[in-house]
Amino acid sequence: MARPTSKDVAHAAGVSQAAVSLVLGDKWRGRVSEATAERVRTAARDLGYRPNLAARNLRLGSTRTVLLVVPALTNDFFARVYTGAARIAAAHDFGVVLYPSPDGIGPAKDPFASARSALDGVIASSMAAGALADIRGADLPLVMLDSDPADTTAAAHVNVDLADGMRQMTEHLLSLGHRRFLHLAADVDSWTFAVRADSIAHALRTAPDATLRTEHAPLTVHGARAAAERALTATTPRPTAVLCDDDIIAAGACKAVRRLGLRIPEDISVTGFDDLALATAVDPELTTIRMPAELVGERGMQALLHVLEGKEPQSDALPVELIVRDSTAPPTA
Amino acid sequence: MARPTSKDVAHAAGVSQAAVSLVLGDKWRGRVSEATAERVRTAARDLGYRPNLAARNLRLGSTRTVLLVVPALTNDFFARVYTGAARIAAAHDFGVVLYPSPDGIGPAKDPFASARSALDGVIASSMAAGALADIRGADLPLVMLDSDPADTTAAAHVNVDLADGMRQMTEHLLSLGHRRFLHLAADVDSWTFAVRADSIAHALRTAPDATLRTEHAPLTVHGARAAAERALTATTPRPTAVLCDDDIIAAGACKAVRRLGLRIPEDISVTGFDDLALATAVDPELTTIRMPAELVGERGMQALLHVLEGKEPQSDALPVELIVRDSTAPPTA
DNA sequence: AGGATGAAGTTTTACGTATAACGTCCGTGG
DNA sequence: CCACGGACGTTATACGTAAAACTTCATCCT
Repeated sequence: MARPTSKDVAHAAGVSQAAVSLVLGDKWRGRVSEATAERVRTAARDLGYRPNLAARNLRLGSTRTVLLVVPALTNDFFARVYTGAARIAAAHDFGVVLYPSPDGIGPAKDPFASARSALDGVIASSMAAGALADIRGADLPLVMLDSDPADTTAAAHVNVDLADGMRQMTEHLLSLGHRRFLHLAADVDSWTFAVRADSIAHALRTAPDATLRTEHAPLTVHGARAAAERALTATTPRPTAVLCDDDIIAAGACKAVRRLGLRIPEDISVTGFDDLALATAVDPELTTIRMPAELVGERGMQALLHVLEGKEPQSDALPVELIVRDSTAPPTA
Repeated sequence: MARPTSKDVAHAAGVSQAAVSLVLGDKWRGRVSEATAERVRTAARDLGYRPNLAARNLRLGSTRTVLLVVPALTNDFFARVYTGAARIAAAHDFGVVLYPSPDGIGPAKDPFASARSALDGVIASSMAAGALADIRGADLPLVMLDSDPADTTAAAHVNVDLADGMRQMTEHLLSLGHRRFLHLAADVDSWTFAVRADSIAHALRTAPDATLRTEHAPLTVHGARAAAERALTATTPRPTAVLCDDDIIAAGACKAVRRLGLRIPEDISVTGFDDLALATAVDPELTTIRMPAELVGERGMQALLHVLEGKEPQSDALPVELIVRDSTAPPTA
C-alpha cells in the first residue's frame, strides 16, 4: 500500500483527521480523551504512519532545518563545528544539513540543489570572499563563522581570536630565540588567512632584528611540501622557524624539511594552526593553535536561532590556546 | 515584504498562477505565447521569486533529495564517496544531504531529525551492524555501500573487492619475505572489517610457516598507537610486519614502532588500508590499498536512482589497487 | 430553571504548487 | 456558413498537515 496519511490513521481509529493531528502533535490535553488518544496512537503505530514532512513544512511555513556550508570535509575543524551546531540544533528540535562546497574553499554553486529541502537559515564557515553569492541571493538569515566581521550581509558573526593565536605563536618562537621566519601562507583569498598574516607582521614589530619571508602554499600536504622546499632552498641564510597557516601546510613543511636532510625541531622549528587530528598524527607532533571548534558551531547555531526568533544575537571573539608539542625548540645556529 | 509566491508573480505579470507555473516549469511550448512567458519571467526576476520547495515537494510527492549516511566526517574516504554521489545526483537534478552518524561508527539515531526534508531514498556507507534500525523503519529505498551483501533490507549494494585488497597486501608482504604478522584490527563490529580479517587468514594459508597475532585497536591514531605498542612488546619473537585495517590505525602503529626505537621499514613494515590523505601525510608514506571511493559514491547513487525508477540495479565488486610506498620492505632479521 | 462552563470532538480552511480539465477566439477547409 | 482544431490562457482541484472556529452534550453555579 501507499504511505499512510493522517487521514488513514483517523479512519482506522474511528476519529477525524484533526484529532489525529492533535494527538500526534502532543497538543491534546483537554481536547481529546485519554482513551481516544491511545486508540489513535496504536492505529498510527500499526499502520507505520510517518507524517509527510513536505506537508508539515508547507503548513507551518518553517522546516526547522538549517544549512551548514563548509569548504571541505577532510578537515576535522569543520567536522567539529558541525558537531557543535548539531548538538544545539537538536536541543531546539532543529536539524542541520551539511553542504560541502564542491571546489574546496571556493565558490558555493547552488547549495540549494544539494539540499532542496526548504531551509530556515544558513550558517557558513570560513568561506572565501566571493563564495557565497548564491546564498546571499536567497534572502535567508545568514550566520558567518570565522569570516570577515565587516561583511554586513550576515545577520551575525562568530569568530575566533585568530589574531591572538598567531600573536601567541609568533611570540612563542621569538622567546625561543628565533629571528629568521618563513611564513607559509594558504593560497586562498579568505579572511581567516588574511588575519594570520597581519598578526604575524604585527607581532614581529616588537623584534626589529627579525626577518620574515612569505611563501604561498596550497592547502594540501604535497602542494605545501613543494612550496616549502622551494622557499627553504631559495632563502639564505635559511629561516630557523616556519610559521604555517594550517596544520596541513605544516605537515607538508615537515616533509620538506626532512627531504632537505634537516631535523625538526633541532634545525628548523615548524608550527601549525587549528590543532587538527593531523597535528598529532605526524612525527614530530605539531606545536599548534587549538581552535574551540565545537564551541564555534554551538555559538553559530545559537546566533542563528536568535535571529530566527527576532532577537539580536551578540558576537564575541572566542579564545584560542597555544599547544606546545615537539615541533618547536630553540634554534641551534 | 514576505516571500513572494507564484500568485504574486502572476498578479505582477497580469496572468494566472497556473500560467506562472507553466512558464517557470518550462512546460509551456504551445500553451503560452513567447511574449507572455517573457513577461512572467521578468516579473519573477523583479520580485526575486523563489518557489516554495515544501509546496512543490508536497504537490509532486517527491523531493529529489537523498540522504547519505556516513560514520565519520574526518575520514576522506567518505568525503570522496559524497563527491561521487553528489556528481551523479546533480546530473539527474537530485540533491544529496549528508548525515554523519553522531557516534562515529555506531547507531544512527534519528537521522531524520538532521534532515527533516522529506527524502526519496537513503544511501548508507560502511555502517556497523545494528546501526541502521531507524532508517530501515522509514521504509525508504536503501542502498548500502561497503556493507554486508547478505543484508536483504537494502534494495541494492555497492561493494569494493576488499578481500582482494587484503589478499594483495598480504601476498605483497609474503613475497617480501615476511612470516611473522601482527594484524591491527579495527575495534568495530562492521562487515567491512570482518572481511579484512577473513582475507588475511585465507591468504596466509598458502604460507604454512607464517604466524599471525591479532590485536584490536580503536579507529584513532592515539588509541591505535597504544594498542600497537602493547601488542609489539607482548609478542616474542617480534612480528616483522603489521597489517592495519585502516590508514589511521597504521599511522598509530608507525608512532608505536618509533617509540620502541625501531625503524620503518627496516625493522618493521607497516601497511595501511583506504589510501586516505593521511597515508601520504605521514613519514614514511604508507603502503596501502586504494579504494575507488568516488566510484563507490557514483555507483551507489546510480543504483538508488534505478531503484526509484523501478528498475533492478545490478551490483558488482569494484576493484582496488595496491599502492606500494615507503612503509614496507623485506625484513632484515 | 437557565445560562455559563468545559470536555471531547468535528468541520473547515489555508499553506503554495503543478496540472488536468475546461473556455475562447480565430483562421480555414469543405 | 459552419464545424473544427490549434493557440493561448484560465479555473478548479489535489497533495497532507495544523489549527482556528464551530458543534454537541453534560455538568455546575446561583
